[in-house]
Formats: sequence, C-alpha cells, structure tokens
Amino acid sequence: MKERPLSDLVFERISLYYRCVDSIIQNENREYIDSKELSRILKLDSSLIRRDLSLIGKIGKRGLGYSLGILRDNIREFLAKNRTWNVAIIGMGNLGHAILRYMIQSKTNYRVSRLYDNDPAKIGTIVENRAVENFSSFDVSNNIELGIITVPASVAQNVAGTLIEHKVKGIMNFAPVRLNIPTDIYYREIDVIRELDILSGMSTYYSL
Amino acid sequence: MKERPLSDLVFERISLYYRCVDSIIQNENREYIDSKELSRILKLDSSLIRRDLSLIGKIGKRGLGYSLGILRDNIREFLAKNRTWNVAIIGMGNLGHAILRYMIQSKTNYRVSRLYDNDPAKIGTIVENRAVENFSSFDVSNNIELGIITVPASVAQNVAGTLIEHKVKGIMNFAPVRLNIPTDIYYREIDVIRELDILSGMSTYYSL
DNA sequence: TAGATTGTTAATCGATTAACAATC
DNA sequence: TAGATTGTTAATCGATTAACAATC
Repeated sequence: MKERPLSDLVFERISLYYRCVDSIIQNENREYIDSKELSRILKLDSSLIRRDLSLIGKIGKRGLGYSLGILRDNIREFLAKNRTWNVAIIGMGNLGHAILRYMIQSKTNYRVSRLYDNDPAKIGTIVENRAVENFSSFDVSNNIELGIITVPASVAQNVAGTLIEHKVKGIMNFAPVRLNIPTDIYYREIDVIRELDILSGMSTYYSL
Repeated sequence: MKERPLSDLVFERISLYYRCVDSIIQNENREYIDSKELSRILKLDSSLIRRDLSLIGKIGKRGLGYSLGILRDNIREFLAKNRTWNVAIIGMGNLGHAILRYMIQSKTNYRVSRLYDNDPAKIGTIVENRAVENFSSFDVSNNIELGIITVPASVAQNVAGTLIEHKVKGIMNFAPVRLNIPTDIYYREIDVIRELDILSGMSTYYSL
C-alpha cells in the first residue's frame, strides 16, 4: 500500500467538485468551467482547486478552463464511482430505514445489498425488497465493501469489529461514539447532535 | 461581534470532548481523566486537547487531570447546552422523519418545535405530536434558532433564504448542494453520498 | 516534599495562497 | 498572434506538536 500522500481534506474537496460539476451538467448546457468560477461557487481558492484537480491529471485546457464532461468523468474515475459498490446497513431503526430509502431514491453507484439487525422482531422482515438478516450471519461472501453503522452507540464498536474481521474497505458510523478502526480501513463519522452542538457553540461564542 | 479567533476545528473537537466525557460519566464511576487518556481515546495529541480545554478556562488540576463533572459542566456551558434550543425541520420526507425521531429519542437540549413542508398532502398531518406546517407561514415569532434542511437540493437555497431572512442562528443542510449563507449565520453540511464517495475514493487510491 | 499533569509558549509541520512560466 | 487560464513551485499562513515552567 502507498503511504498517504493525500490528506482526507483532498478527498473531501474532490467529492465536492464532483457534486458541483455533476449538478451543473444536469442543470445547464455548457461546455467549460474555469477554476475561478468553481472558486466563486464553492468558496475555495482557485489555486487550491487547480492543485486538487491536477492530482487527478492534466485535465484542464489552458486559456479555456475545464471541460465539464471530461472533468466529471475523470473525478468519477478517481473516486471509483464508475462501478457499483456493495453497501450493508447495520441497524434497521429509523435512521437505517431513512438512509436506505434515501440511497434508493438517489440512484447512485452505491447498492445497499444487505440489511442487518440483531432484533429477532426485525430479522426476516422485508424492507424495500430486502430481507433484514441476523447480523451474526454477516459473512465475507456477501461481497460487502462498505458498512453503514446505524446501531446504538453501545454496540457500535462490536459491529465495527465484525466488519473489520470481514475486511470491509470503509465504515461510515452514525453512532455517537468514536470507533477504533485500523488505519487500512477508511472511516467516517456523522453525528447530528454534535453538528448541532457546533452550531449552537459557535453562534453563542461569537455573539458574546 | 467578535472577530473569529477560534476556527471551526476547535468547536468540532470541543463537541467531541463533550460526547466523550459525557459517555464516560454515564458508563463509569470515576472522578478524573487526564489529557493523556483523552488523547488515547480520541486519537488527538494531548497538547492539543489541553490547549483546546484551556480556551474554556483553567478547569484542570495539575498533577491530577480534569474532574469529569467539572469538565462536562464547563463544556456544556461553552457550547450553550445548558439551555433548550428550538429547532425546525424543513422537509418531512424520509430523512426529516428519521431525524425527528432520532432527536426525540436522544433526549438532548434541542427541541424540534416546528415541522415544515410545502406539499399540500403533508401539510396539516401530525407527526410525533407535531403538525406539519406550510413553510410559507414560517415566521420569526416561532422562535426558531436552528433550521435543519431536509428538502431536495433544487429548493434548498430557497428554504435557506427564508431562514436567513428570519435570522436563525444556524443552518444544518442535508441537501447535496453548497448553500450560500451569510457569515454571521453558522452553517454545517451533511451529505451521505459524498461521505461514501470519500470512503470509496480513499480506499481505491491507497490500494493501487 | 516528590511526582504528576496542567497551561502556555516556542518550534514544527502541513495546508493554503500567491505568483508566474507554460501553453491552449 | 494575443489573451486567457492551467499546472506547478515558492511563499505564507495557520494548525498541531514539543517542551517546560507552574502548580496541584
């Protein structure tokens, strides 16, 4: 494995460029966009955008900017969005349900192919055409590459342990706890309450 | 208003300390924790933790560490979690519903006091004891301080415009689009698909 | 007191921005 | 060609880490 020459921040921004470029292609009929306009839309320095994009390749045209189509295709390849990724959701409470439905309607390259829970009342039920399975039957042969954890905080580390054993490539955790994940498995955490704490904290601090 | 001496990163970490300390208080019966142990749990340098906490006050005890109770109380005050914040959710699709239920069950200092949508079929329905209101009737007198946007990307900026007019303090946006928000209103964005893109992008890049 | 850990300043590191030669 | 914008390197800025005096 490569050492880590690119920080998480770079991937965060590149995924942002993708979303932005894709949206422009969907909504406008244009050929090119330059780093100055991307800078205006995304509020990032145009130098930073050019440097980030140059990591993907020399995909710009000097004097013109970036072809929107070429830009989208190259970022898509860089982010490995040209293929389908199999995703499992572990924890079929409200949040798990909502994420499942959201992902179905979003029509992305992520396929939620398995649903898990450990509640006997939920196991075997069908949600959006998928049977909820017992998490203890989680297996490599499922071909799951990404796991979305939507279980309570108290059991999230255990769930992560199983995902790690089965060598998923990435884990997205919605439980309000920092999980211990080996560095070769990529990890993201989303905590809505913490986000609200940040908003209320900043707003209070700066209004004093 | 103060200039911005503290970056968003500081607030992100302080909210993390709160979650961690609160969880230890709930689950263990201990008096003190030191920066070295917090460092181990959160994987942040202990110097950074001490510097962050010193922004809140001289709340540690040299030789001993930090009293968990004092630590929690001080962070709670710093983040303005000692009082209830009135929150509105705009967009009562799957995600809006899930967030509402999640927030009710989490028993936090955030009260979801208003629900909005613009779909006539939803307006007037009752969800978790709250009537869904027409967003065009959104009003300052509602006393809403934080808005959670769970509408489609195409209308998110419009919704934000109304929230801005009514001077909410903070906006949390789940729509996959970067919103234009004045700097005196605090803004956070959560995009599940982008998070998956980051995971798959990092995992692919580093496995080459 | 001796041992330990904080609070804080100085040093380092890494990320962003500015500048500009290359080139479409 | 002239004008414009990229791609890239050097300069700057800001965040993190190391070090240590203060002190519980």
